[in-house]
Amino acid sequence: MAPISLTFPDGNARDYEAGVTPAKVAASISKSLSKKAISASVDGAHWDLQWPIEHDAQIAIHTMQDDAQALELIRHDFAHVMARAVQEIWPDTKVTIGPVTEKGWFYDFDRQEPFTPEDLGQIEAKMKQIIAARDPVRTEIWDRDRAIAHYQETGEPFKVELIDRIPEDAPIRMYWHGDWQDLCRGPHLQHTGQLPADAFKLMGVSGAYWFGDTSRPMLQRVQGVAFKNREDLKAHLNFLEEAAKRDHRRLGREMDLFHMQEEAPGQVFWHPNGWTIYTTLQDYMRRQQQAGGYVEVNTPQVVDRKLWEASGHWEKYQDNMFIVEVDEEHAREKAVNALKPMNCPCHVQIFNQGLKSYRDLPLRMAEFGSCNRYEPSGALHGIMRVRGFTQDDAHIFCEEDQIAEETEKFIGFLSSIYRDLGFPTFRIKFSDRPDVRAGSDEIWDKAEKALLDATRKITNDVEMNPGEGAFYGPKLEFVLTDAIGRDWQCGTLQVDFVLPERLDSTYIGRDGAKHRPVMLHRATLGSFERFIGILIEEHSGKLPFWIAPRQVVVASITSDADDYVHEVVSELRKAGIRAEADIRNEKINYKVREHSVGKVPVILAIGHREVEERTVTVRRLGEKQTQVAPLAEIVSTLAEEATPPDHL
RNA sequence: GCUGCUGUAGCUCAGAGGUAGAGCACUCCCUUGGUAAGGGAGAGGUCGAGAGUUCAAUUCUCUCCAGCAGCACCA
Repeated sequence: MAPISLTFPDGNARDYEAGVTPAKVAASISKSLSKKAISASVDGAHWDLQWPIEHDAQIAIHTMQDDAQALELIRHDFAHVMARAVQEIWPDTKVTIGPVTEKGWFYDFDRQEPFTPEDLGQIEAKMKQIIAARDPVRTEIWDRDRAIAHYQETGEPFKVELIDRIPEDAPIRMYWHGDWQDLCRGPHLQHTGQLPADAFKLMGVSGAYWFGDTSRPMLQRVQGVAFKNREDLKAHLNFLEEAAKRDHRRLGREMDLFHMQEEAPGQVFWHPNGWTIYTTLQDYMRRQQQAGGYVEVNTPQVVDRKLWEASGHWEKYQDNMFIVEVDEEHAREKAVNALKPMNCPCHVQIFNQGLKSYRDLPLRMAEFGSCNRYEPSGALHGIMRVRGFTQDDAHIFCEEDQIAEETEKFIGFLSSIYRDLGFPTFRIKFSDRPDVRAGSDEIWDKAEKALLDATRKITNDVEMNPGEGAFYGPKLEFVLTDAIGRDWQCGTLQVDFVLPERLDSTYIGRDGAKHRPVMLHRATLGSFERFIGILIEEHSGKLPFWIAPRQVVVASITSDADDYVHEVVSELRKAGIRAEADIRNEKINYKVREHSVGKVPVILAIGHREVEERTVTVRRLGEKQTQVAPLAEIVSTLAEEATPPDHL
């Protein structure tokens, strides 16, 4: 066989016979590398140590030192080892797929009886046995028909389906460790003993559909996390514990912000503290929108189904709307209304009142629009995904050639607001036409191009999200993450050529003829509910001073100070600061602890000294050190800190 | 909506086929205390709802409701 030349990362090249495997290459370098090797990169592709190399190439041998490859392999091999463990314990279990996830892996199984939480321990124990056995991993490329026949024989229908999904020109790779076999694209470790037996944990069982197909029976998903070593695993479990403390549902209770109850699932009972956050944000948004050239409107909650039929929402979203039926004694038929699930059709009604001229465009119509959607029960999540919510919604009616400018303007508008609220960076996703949609392909071509081009003028950092657009148009999503890293769409911008058509909106153009406006649907925060949830988690409840519901608690150390405490509170309130007195018969330690847990940013303690000197002792949240300040000084300092960012 | 798990005092949780317990919170009393829980006493529960099995159900079974995790959905 002709020799091939392999070039190493240090630039040196060596000749090998064609068909040499990275395992042999590693062995030719040193015995220890041969043992430590986990995989290779061949011309940039992640390569199994057993796969032959047929051409000249750049090669790198990976060990556990290479984080990216090591974690990928560890997690992938854990998926296989777990599947084997499950099939060894319950041989009637069918295997499906088991991919790597961000911190670990999952494997979906088909089995009659459900896995119980207790089963997880049994599976973990079996996995440790498999690792201890150090079974060598072996791989072969099989002929497609042989693989299908094999899986039909062994009774693994999902694997047969999987093979059908593999492209014609791709190899069908089979992998083994011990007697256990799986179809897999690889690469894998040398042997199961390379897995860190003390650095993984099974995290739970849940349901999952085969390739997301709800028409098929649900599979059982077992998920795990895995790392290179025990310390990393412990660090991750610790992170999860810390994240749980930042959960907005927990902080909402601890900070007395809101509650939810059975009688109104998915709806928020805002307590005084939470409502203060809400109105503070709303006031801020109102100022921003006025400055940004928006007009504010308000529209009805209960609207006849005729309007929803006209807009197209009835057909598509009827099942997700709260329907309100009213029996009118003398009416021919029952009036059927729906609580508005969004504001756009109502805004169009305002636009449609009176003739509009091109001079009125762009018309930016904003509403703090309260909407109700009958979200599926499984979708509800604290105040992040609810059935009753208020959007900072607006619709920009404009001409086609204004789309780009309005898009740029909005992204700038949103960026500045996110910065003010403590989110200097965020992700942008672009979603294009879904399978089920309104409007012609030509219109979609136009809308997608206009939106994407305008966005790209501002940033190239746009993730593509194919097929995920709204039914009437493409959309941008502005995404923030919660405490444990789950993504939430907050802001959005959607181009819509369809609704103005359906609801017959027109304006008189320069040419004196009627034209269709384009509608841009946009929300900055998204919904107040979701945004506040994210805000709480992002700050672990320690909200920026201007948003904090209780900014200052003035706490007495002795009851002799009560009068002065009230005076201090009153001075602070005059300066526009949200201050409360705490003159309860409790020790200062007790008060400090309670208000610290309640995330009050500033505690002013007052005892005999302060009364005599007309000072206060300032204790800021998270700081052990206190400082003494004259009353007048602290009032002006705090008043300045309480100023919203747009008033600076 | 689907799969699994959970539902006991305001909160966090323990408990058992014979109608319930702890800590914190709450109320009152003592204490006036200098920066993350001072001491004592008291009050507080149709054990998520309904049905069934049983002499007896909060405990076992079923149905429903709600919550949690994931999947699906997200105008």
